Amino acid sequence: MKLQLEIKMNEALFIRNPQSTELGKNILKHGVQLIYKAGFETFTFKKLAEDIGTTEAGIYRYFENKHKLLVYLTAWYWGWLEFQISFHTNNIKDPTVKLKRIIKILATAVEDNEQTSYINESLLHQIIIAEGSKAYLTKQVGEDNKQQFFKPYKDLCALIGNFISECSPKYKYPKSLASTIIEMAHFQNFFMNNLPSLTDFGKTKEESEIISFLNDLVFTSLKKV
Amino acid sequence: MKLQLEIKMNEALFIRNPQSTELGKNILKHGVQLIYKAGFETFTFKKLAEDIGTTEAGIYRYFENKHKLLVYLTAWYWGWLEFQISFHTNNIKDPTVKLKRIIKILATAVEDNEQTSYINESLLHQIIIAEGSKAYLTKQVGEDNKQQFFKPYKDLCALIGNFISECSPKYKYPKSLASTIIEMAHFQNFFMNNLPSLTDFGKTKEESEIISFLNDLVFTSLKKV
DNA sequence: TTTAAATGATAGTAATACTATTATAAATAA
DNA sequence: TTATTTATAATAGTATTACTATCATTTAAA
Repeated sequence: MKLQLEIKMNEALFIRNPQSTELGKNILKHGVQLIYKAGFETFTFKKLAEDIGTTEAGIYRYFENKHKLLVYLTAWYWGWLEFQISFHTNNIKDPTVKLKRIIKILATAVEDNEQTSYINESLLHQIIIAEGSKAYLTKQVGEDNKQQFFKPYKDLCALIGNFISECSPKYKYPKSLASTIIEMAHFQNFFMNNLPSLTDFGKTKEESEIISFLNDLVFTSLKKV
Repeated sequence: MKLQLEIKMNEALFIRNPQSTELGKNILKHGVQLIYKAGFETFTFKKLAEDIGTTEAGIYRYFENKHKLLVYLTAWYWGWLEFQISFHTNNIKDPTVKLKRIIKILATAVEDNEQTSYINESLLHQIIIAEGSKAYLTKQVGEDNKQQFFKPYKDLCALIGNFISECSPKYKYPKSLASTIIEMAHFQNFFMNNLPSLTDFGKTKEESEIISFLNDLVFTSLKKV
């Protein structure tokens, strides 16, 4: 059985639903590959069109511009990650164990799950690390937010915040701690690989150390150490 | 006495030293204003030239491109901030008190210090919050790093990391904790103002709450609470 | 089999991101 | 003071980016 996971996306993110056609899926697939390879700044729809073997105009039928595509991909990622988290923490009762598992998922490079979809989650994970914050660090963040483009991110943050509160009902900053560990799972990874002196993991470059750091950060904050 | 603070900048960041001429200073001054107002993506040298009353080509004589200008401004900011920190924590012996003071400086919107220089530090602080990470979240981060463009940031991080170690010699992640509080001082501010549900400060929008959060984060981690 | 939906092919425009050249004004050194 | 360097202004031009529009053709659904 080949189970195709289709994440329901905010309709305002695209002009034509890319998940519904061949070209659309190719845009997502090659889009991920090219953004990963070229970086978001030098990524253009023209290059993407060449990669796919279609025309620029063809891509514009799906996405208004490359910013929308990036927001789409990040939203997809956070939706997918929330699914991963629900799936892998489903049967866990103890909120401490649950939180630990979540931190591990957040900070672990995913292996690509070829059959899951046309999106290479492993590359997308790398894109989120290096480009993810560019989705909201813009002048249009207010409008984009009004259109609910960041809902998947906010939902995930709320979910983690709730587990934090379950762990330590008196802790005063569950949401900020949640957004901190989400962001730091990625930033510490980027720093470790690119600006290693900003971290304590420059020598080994081991994800497991980021996980230890985040666990320490969270569980001392929650006084559960 | 009018004391003009000139921060020594990495020569590879510019073509002609902007601090040495009138036009150069105008590029910095109006550059900060325009990036603040328009956002880095929509900011162009053409618009900047119009604002200043010079030509595009004139600006290119100082900076190779807008990315270099951004990196220049962020480097300037971190250099300036390290000076602020040294200045305001100079006579403090207790590393705990010192760290608290640093966190406050990191998370506090600076008032513009008109006489200090042609750069409006208050606007620049806002730019760093919204655009700062774009200076290193690029494909060229490795090369830029080789050219020492991020040295002021890394120096500041090392400085804070050292105070953390002074506070708690056994703590295992001083550098990562330092980069975490630097980044979070800015990200929590951005979230509070733009994506408030990612924080616990959405209601009040008070910087003081970010400071409390960061203090709690640091001093529980260092078990000094 | 008809019809609609999706794609391909081509063209064109405005803005961006530069580079080059030449003239002129202002500051500095001889 | 003149000579000369340095900074700036004025103008022009190119390649690429970021789109929009139109029409023909293929593919898929009714």
